[in-house]
Amino acid sequence: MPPRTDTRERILDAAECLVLEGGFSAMSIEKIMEAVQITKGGFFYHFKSKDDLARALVERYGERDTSLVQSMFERADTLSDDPLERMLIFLKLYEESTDKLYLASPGCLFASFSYEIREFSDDIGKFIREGFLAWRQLTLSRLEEIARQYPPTVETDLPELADMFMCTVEGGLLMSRTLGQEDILPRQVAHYRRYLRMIFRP
Amino acid sequence: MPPRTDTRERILDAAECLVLEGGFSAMSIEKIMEAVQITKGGFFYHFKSKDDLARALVERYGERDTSLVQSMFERADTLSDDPLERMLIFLKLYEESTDKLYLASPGCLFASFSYEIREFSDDIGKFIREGFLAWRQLTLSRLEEIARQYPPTVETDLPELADMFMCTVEGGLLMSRTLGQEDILPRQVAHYRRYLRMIFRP
DNA sequence: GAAAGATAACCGACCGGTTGGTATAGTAAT
DNA sequence: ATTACTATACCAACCGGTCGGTTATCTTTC
Repeated sequence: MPPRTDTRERILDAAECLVLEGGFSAMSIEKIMEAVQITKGGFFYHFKSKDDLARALVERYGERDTSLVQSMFERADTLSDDPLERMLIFLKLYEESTDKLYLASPGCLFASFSYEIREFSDDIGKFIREGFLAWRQLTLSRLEEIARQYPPTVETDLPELADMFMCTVEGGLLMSRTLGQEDILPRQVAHYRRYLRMIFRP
Repeated sequence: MPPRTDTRERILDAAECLVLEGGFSAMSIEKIMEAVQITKGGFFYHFKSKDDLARALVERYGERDTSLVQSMFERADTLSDDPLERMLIFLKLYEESTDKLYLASPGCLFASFSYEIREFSDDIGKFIREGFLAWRQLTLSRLEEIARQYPPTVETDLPELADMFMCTVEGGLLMSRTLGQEDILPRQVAHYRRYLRMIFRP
């Protein structure tokens, strides 16, 4: 059998899936070996430890997630010039994408890791925190742009509103996962969208 | 030394704390033994397996949580006759209580278990799901009462609005935990409160 | 009221299995 | 020669769980 070149990625795929299913601690290296059909030597050729795998996992997830959100923001930007309209379009795109997103990975790796945070070295926790903060900042700068053009009538804390998007997505994902109702997340995003519209365009 | 009668509770306390810190899988019985200052025999006298402990843990958490929410609803009911006002008062009470709640246990045990759901026997997963559904129903019946008196101008799906409270709390808890900013959860509850007011009393 | 028995609460050595991780020799393609 | 593994053997640490005792306290019997 010729050696493949995508083994590292396949390990990460299987690991991500296993983490989302039962958590990081429950994911043994043997389960990965079985899923990817490699031996122990093969695994440790690519990752020097389980902690190393965890780091690679969050890094890949972080990159993919931000690039997805980024590209959706850019797509929304091509569809309107108005900052509020752009945000509303983005949220609509996000809402629609959650269907496929959910099937691909029904859960957030960052959230999953957050609940086992004591298991990892500090730098992984730091990476996750920074990932969330970057997400928050991305939303916040959009909201600030909106607020300049549409000053809200009621006093509104914009960072809180940025947090609200993260909370909506994370909360929605958890409830979708736990209750097995995949439409919860998109419906909650729709409510966030409506809330924004009510605030900025009463 | 006389045998104590509260060991079972002390085990549950320590276990709950450990689960919220690093997840259930990462919580070994030896860690509990150390925290409670008992031996292995002592632990297995009270719980016949780790799975048995998990069951006891979610049951106790479920009871405490629903009784807390229930009592807060009842307290709100004594402060107003208007169904909308009652809900808004309840949310204010909930918002204020999260300070102490957070210090006592910075996280939701149900959420933590949800991310490791494959680790447990099915009945535990079922119990968690039913717990969430009961919570949803509790909120929903209140919202229905409000909607009868204050028909919303924009068409609003009430079950979704009930889900939104759960999502807000769970999302807020996760973000509070992960970012180490305990005010995120109460601020998000306040936004949910404002959204409800905007919907039912424009 | 003292001895005997029952019981609840707990101790700690031990067991088999699993875990993350290492070592080493070999292979097949580039 | 380097890369990308396979195959097998192995290790120490840790894991959940068992089991035969032990201790303190309450209860019953004489």
